Amino acid sequence: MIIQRAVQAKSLESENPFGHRAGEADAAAIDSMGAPMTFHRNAEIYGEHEPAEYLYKIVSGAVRAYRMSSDGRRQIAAFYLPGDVFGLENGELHGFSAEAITDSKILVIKRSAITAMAERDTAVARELWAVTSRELEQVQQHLGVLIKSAEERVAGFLLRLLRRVPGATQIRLPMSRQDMADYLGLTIETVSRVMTRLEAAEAIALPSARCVVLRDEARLSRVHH
Amino acid sequence: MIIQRAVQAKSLESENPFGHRAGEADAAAIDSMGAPMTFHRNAEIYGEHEPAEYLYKIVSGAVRAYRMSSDGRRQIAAFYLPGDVFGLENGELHGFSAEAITDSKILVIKRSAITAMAERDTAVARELWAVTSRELEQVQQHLGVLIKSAEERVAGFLLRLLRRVPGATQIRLPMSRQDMADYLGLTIETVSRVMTRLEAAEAIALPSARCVVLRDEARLSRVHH
DNA sequence: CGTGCAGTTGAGCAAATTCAACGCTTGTGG
DNA sequence: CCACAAGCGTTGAATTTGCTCAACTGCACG
Repeated sequence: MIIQRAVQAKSLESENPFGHRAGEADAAAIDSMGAPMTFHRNAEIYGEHEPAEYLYKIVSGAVRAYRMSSDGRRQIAAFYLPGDVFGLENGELHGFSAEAITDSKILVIKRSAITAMAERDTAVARELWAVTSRELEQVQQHLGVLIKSAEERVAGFLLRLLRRVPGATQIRLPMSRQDMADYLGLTIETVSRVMTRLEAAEAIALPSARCVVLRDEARLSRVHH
Repeated sequence: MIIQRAVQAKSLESENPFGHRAGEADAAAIDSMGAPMTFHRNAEIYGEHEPAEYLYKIVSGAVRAYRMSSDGRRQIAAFYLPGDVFGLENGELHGFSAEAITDSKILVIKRSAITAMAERDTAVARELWAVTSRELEQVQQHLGVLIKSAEERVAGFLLRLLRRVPGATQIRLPMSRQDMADYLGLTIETVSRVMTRLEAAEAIALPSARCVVLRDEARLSRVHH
């Protein structure tokens, strides 16, 4: 367990630029049954191999799901943003650890309550299936990015983030360069270099390290190939 | 549509070393309702963006699911082996193309029939969810492999294949080096070099290109890290 | 006996990593 | 208020890794 303090993260939360995931039916059962909880920056939400007793839905903030390999490298499998549901496993145990990236407000629901409902209400069952299915789609997108060059990975990552908020022209990255690197299978140095290169190419602007302004979507897409 | 001939693939099918996926409840509804069909080597089963009307379960043979990027590179997202179910999408369209790698016998079921059943029978609904959930798990495993070095990718790939048949000491690879490369995000040359290196290190033996004998699992795991 | 396909091997090159130094910002303690 | 340490990000130089291009092998088929 990590001891954390709510230092300078408060402003980040309220400025969070990510909207509710678009184009999907709302998870009504989860919304109505969830108990809101607050997790501070870097707080562990659950650990790998722990029993998967709860389901989570982000109201505000951001979460990373990751796994450590034996030699100490970290693989971030997914970032979750407001509207996303996570923590749903097929087995009884979590396959990943989850941590809050910034101070986050998260709905927490007992898994057994949801699965019990799903046995009687086919709408809830469909909802559960849709959550897993959407997550599968996300991970497959991620796969597509990982086989490419460093520039394509970073460009693809930024585009996917930007497209979560239709029409958005800038985003505040909740995650560090190290988080991005562990997600993209690169080093922090490479991520940093590519970001500066993208700025030099006038595809994006970087008023600060955590703030990305989209300057030329077509050019960013072209880098992404 | 590709015109294909059943050339020298007949022997491969009967020798297929992969068993039914272990540790999972059998997909009874799919098994009983499926119509068996034969797909020849390199035959397209469905194409990207086509309506997802059917669900598939492999009886014998092997299938690749892939996507082409705009510059002509191919990303293989998954290999399916006997016992695997594929073709289930959340949207109305397929996100990938699927082709038979070798001549394959495959059960084909109307998606609408299954989803209709799921509305009344919660066991079928759970089964559908389990299929998606298992696929998610597979893709997450794949993710873990893609962030690593070439040696780790190939070693991890071989280990995952070998572990599908508990206690198996050798496998006949249904896929070409190009398929492996497109799955692992490497070039054929690199795959080939790593295989020879693993043989030189006495982790595996290669009586022929498509036949891999496990000689030292511990050593192969160590390469995998 | 040649042709074609799949796989291997080698040499040179490009890309990403490693190691190291440096800059900026923020918080802490004198 | 200033000095300084810590965390995060950037930049540079050397090294390693995997890719590209090319030749070559083995095998199946006609």
